[in-house]
Amino acid sequence: MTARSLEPSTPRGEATRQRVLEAAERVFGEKGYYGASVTEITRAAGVAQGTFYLYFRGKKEIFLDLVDAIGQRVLSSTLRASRSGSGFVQAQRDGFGAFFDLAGEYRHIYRIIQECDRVDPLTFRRFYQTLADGYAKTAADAMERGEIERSDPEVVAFALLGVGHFVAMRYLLWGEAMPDGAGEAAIAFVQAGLRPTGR
Amino acid sequence: MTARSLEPSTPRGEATRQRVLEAAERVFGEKGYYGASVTEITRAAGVAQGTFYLYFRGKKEIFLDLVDAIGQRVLSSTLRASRSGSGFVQAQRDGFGAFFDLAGEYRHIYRIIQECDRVDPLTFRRFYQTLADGYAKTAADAMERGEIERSDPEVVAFALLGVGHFVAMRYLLWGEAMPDGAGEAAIAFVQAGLRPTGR
Amino acid sequence: MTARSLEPSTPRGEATRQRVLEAAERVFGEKGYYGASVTEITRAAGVAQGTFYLYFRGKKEIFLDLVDAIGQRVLSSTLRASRSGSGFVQAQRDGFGAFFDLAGEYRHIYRIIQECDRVDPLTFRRFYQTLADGYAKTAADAMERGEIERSDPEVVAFALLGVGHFVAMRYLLWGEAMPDGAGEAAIAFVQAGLRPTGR
Amino acid sequence: MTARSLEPSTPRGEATRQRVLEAAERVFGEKGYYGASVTEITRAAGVAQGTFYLYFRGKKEIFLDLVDAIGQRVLSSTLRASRSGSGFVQAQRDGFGAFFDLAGEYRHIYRIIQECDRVDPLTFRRFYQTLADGYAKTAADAMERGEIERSDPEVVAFALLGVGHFVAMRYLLWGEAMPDGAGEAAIAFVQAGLRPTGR
DNA sequence: CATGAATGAGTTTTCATTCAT
DNA sequence: GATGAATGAAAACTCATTCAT
Repeated sequence: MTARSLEPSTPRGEATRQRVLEAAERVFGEKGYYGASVTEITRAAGVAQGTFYLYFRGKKEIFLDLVDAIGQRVLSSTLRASRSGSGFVQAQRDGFGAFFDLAGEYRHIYRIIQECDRVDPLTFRRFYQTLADGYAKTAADAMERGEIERSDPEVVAFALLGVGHFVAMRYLLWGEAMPDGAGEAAIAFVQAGLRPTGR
Repeated sequence: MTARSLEPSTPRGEATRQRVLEAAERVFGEKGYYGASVTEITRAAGVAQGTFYLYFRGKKEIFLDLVDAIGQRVLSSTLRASRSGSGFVQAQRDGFGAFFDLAGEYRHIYRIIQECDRVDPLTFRRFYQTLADGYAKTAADAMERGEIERSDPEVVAFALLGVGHFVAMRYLLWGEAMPDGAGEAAIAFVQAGLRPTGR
Repeated sequence: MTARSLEPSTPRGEATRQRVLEAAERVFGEKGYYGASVTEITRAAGVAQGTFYLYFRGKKEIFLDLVDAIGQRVLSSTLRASRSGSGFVQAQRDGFGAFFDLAGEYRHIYRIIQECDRVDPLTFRRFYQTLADGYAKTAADAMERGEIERSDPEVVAFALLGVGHFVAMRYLLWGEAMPDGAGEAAIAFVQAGLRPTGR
Repeated sequence: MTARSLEPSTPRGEATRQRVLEAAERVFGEKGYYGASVTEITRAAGVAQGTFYLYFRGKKEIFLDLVDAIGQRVLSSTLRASRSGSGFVQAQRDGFGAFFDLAGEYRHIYRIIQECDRVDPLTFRRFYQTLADGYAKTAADAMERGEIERSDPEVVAFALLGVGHFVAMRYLLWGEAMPDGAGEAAIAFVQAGLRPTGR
């Protein structure tokens, strides 16, 4: 939200800043926050040590900038997918698909997010709460329409996040890819969990 | 599995080792793996720096020892609760309850586990895979008996872990306690997800 | 003495140089030589980093320029005051008054001068020696005229500087202002020290 | 006053701490606070980088420890000398002599003290105020006894410090030694300043 | 004349680990 | 078994100065 990092005032500076940020994503993803050093990031970016501090106030700041950026990416990616219309259940299915795609492609973001809990708990919390708020809102609407079982929307939101997170962790992070049927099974699980009891 | 740490040979040594291990759990829980220093652990344990290396080969080792110990605790705690008999669904309900109790009591173990992914991914993975294997086994049996919907037992296991993890994180780690109904909503969600379609 | 800094060649340049110099006085006075950075000075002056090196060969140079400028100010200020005529003793009294006024108004110059001893001992020495030489000269004349006790004029000069410096430090730097009677007491002290024994 | 630095618990540690402290006095005296680096101090002490931080919390702390130690030395040295009895004036003469001796022997302490004003103004102030308080007390007594002119004792104390400081600076720091008669002239100056008007 | 991006050497400090006692 | 002094590599960060535009 708040502009955290230092702003360059020329295109050249902007480009350099971007190079550093991208290098940071690679290095943090590979070595983790504590395993990575600023020296390593600047080396990966091809700039001098001091250049880093022209654009970021420190190691922590660039990391949190990165987490925020990833948050944007995940949010827009799942939102776009689930905006396909045609009901919460279908939206959910599409959202999960988009999430699995994203997680498969950028495996490192997984660990970056987890580590954030230690680096700055508030940023970590904001990351998930923002996602959950979006889910909870649409879930509440769907409940209103009788489309899904009525219960606490926020619990539902976190439950959905949990399923997505853990299934992706198991198959995309530990495995090579999502095996046939696994994605479907996960989606079936949550859809059953959502489906109105029909009482 | 493998005896990782150095074995003391006298009762006095055994007691010292235990003191250090307990201090480590406190310090790691509070400051995290990277935030904690061996010096801090020894100070908290009331022993000298060098004493640490009499019982542990290093900082990493004591941390992983701790993770294993926590794994044992969680496993036996949920297993005991869910062995109440009377079907998978009821066992599931009891297991969730036990897990929420444990998580509420030892909030710090949450973060210890998360951080383990960076410290030693294999130990982290083993932690969850062991839990999941237990769940998957009982789930498979329940499917066999037609008690729950037939699908990939391992996916179901990870989905269950995910729901438990995320709901506990939201309400026990970020909040003060599990609000009324939240635990029930989570259990209802997974039970619906498990329940046979009744086709 | 020697033109130390780079000379601008246009009025615009002259104005910029002055802006930087004034900013330097403020920043050095507040943070000290080592606490201040060139970046800070340029920011305070509202110019770019590089502009600094258009007018000054480096950080050290601008600082020494400043010390010289201050030396001029103190010298002319006390000289003007003590040129009131009517004898060394009265001149002394007026000089002290002028010095206390100056020190009270520009407290920061005190510390700038002190720090100069580390930055460039020769400039520091020149600062005080120049002042002392002026005092010693007039003191010698007064001795010649029998107006004050005959002794080593340079010792007298440094003794006078010492009294002025330390009394001003105590009351103007550490206190809010010169308390009633303190200035008078200091002047009385030195005047007694100067007065001929009347043997 | 407050125990500032970390206390070793064995004689060996105590010895090392002392070695570092002595090295620091040499290095600070030569290069100044800002010119000296911790690395340089440890090298001069013949210990490893990390050893420094076993006994001192940082560069600033060891410096202030040093200033306090010097304060003790100056105080006890001048006090001892001036306790010779036989009146304030004679005590003053002896105190000056002791001070000149000390300043001549340890020229570097001069600059260490001056620099302290930037490093920690409060410690600097305490340094001189403590000295001045001692002087002011004995001066007040002497006034009581009619031995010296009645005036503000604190002003007298700072005036005396100023004379001592500046004369020592001129001849001991800038020159080779106190030239014949200079010390006497200074003492004569202050003694005249103190002597009762005999009205 | 003026800019501001870029540099890289140098600084303080931390900390896991070793070892003599 | 226990101690705690000692190590030294590595980290984050600063800053005077240069240079292309």
